[in-house]
Amino acid sequence: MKEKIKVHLADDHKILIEGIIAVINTEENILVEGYSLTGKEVTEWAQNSTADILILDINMPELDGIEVLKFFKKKGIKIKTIILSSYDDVKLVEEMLALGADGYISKDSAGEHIIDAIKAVHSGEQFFSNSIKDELLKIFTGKKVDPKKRPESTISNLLTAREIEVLKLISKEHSSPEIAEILNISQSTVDTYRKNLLKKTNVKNSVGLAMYAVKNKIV
Amino acid sequence: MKEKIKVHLADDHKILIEGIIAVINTEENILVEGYSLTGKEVTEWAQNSTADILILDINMPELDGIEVLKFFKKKGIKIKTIILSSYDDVKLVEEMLALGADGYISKDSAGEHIIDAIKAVHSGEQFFSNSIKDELLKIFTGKKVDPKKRPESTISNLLTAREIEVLKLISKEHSSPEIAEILNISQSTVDTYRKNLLKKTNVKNSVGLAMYAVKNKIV
DNA sequence: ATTTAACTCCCCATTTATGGGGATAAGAAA
DNA sequence: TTTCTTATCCCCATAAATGGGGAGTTAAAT
Repeated sequence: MKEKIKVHLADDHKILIEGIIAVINTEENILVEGYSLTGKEVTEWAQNSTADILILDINMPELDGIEVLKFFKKKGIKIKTIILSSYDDVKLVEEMLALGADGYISKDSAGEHIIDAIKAVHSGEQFFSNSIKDELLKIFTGKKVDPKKRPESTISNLLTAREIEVLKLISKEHSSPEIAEILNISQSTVDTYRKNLLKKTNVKNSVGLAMYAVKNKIV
Repeated sequence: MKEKIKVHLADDHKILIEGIIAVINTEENILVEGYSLTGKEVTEWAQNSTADILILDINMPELDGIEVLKFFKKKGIKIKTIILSSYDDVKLVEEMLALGADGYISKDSAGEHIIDAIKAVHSGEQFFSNSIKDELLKIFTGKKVDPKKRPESTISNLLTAREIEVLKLISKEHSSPEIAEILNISQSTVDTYRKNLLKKTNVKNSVGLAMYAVKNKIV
């Protein structure tokens, strides 16, 4: 009998955690070594971990999955990571891969897929949900993206701190004059930020900015 | 030994379903009779069900939890229902209760809470997560709402079909001229809808409308 | 038959937002 | 040191959104 694969879970929903543990426990060769309920817990745990694989939810309050991966990269922490996501967002997949994730499974998939993913990633392969593969296929056949020169685009290195502040206020239904007063800057400046935000996020108008903020969990 | 409590699950995430099954299986007196992965499946199942309790996710594509409950009400189907939600939105709780839900638990809570909730609801009580109770307390102490005359305010009876169409297009970053062209009506008409939408939803601007649409799952 | 709700259109005026350009000071990075 | 980024501000012009008013048609409900 070989050593068991040691897995750590990170998700803010305890029910899901317990569920995954129950599912994984049906498999002899895999052991859930522990879990974290917030991004911060994950980073703390990671400093001193002996687990083989981390299963990481991207939707967590405060420090989300993206930030966690960025933290790993910065600190040079190397843990094989499988992303667990509730929606199949290809942009996210690309971002995750750029940040060093080894697999990406959707919460829609059956529990056995988690086990397959763990085994695959543990043996050095990458693993993706079928739904993700389909989405990727669409992109790569339609767009012909060169994966080597795919730009590393994270929200927080795309937008500056000030831009994010403005974006938040826009999403709270504030007008430019209002934002100017709140931030104690001139309206011209706010307008400049609006222009930059529109360019950087590639949306058409304020509504698009608000939606962008929602998608990227800025609000 | 008494009869087991028969439970049906409804959630679009299979992993969560399997997890809850695993958790519930630790309890002798409760049996998961089956599950549904979409709102439509739930309504079909409900027509011919012998289950005691339905555990219903509100976040489902197409037909969501709210719509499912509305369907039950319309058809006179009486199934004890526990709402399973990923965020503690009090407005939703109120709406759910008005629609006849018997319990409301957050996915943040531990698995044992599901079991507690099932037992409580089965014996005729209502059950709420602590986080929800806290939120409710805030509302009721701050606002002094009379639960009897709480108006039944559902989006779909607040906004007209045409207004919802316009709202959707606004949320997709379309301008009034564009919407006018898409719907084949004059821009004046679109502007009228915008005004009515702002009044009815009580938000400040288009961003507010988009956020309203997100919150109410119109987009 | 009369009321009501939904959908449609228009006028007016003001405020915001968008889009182009340029510019400066502070600080970090190369 | 020089370059780049960030944050700040301005001018100009046009497009879009907001806020007030009124008004006609159709279809459903009372």
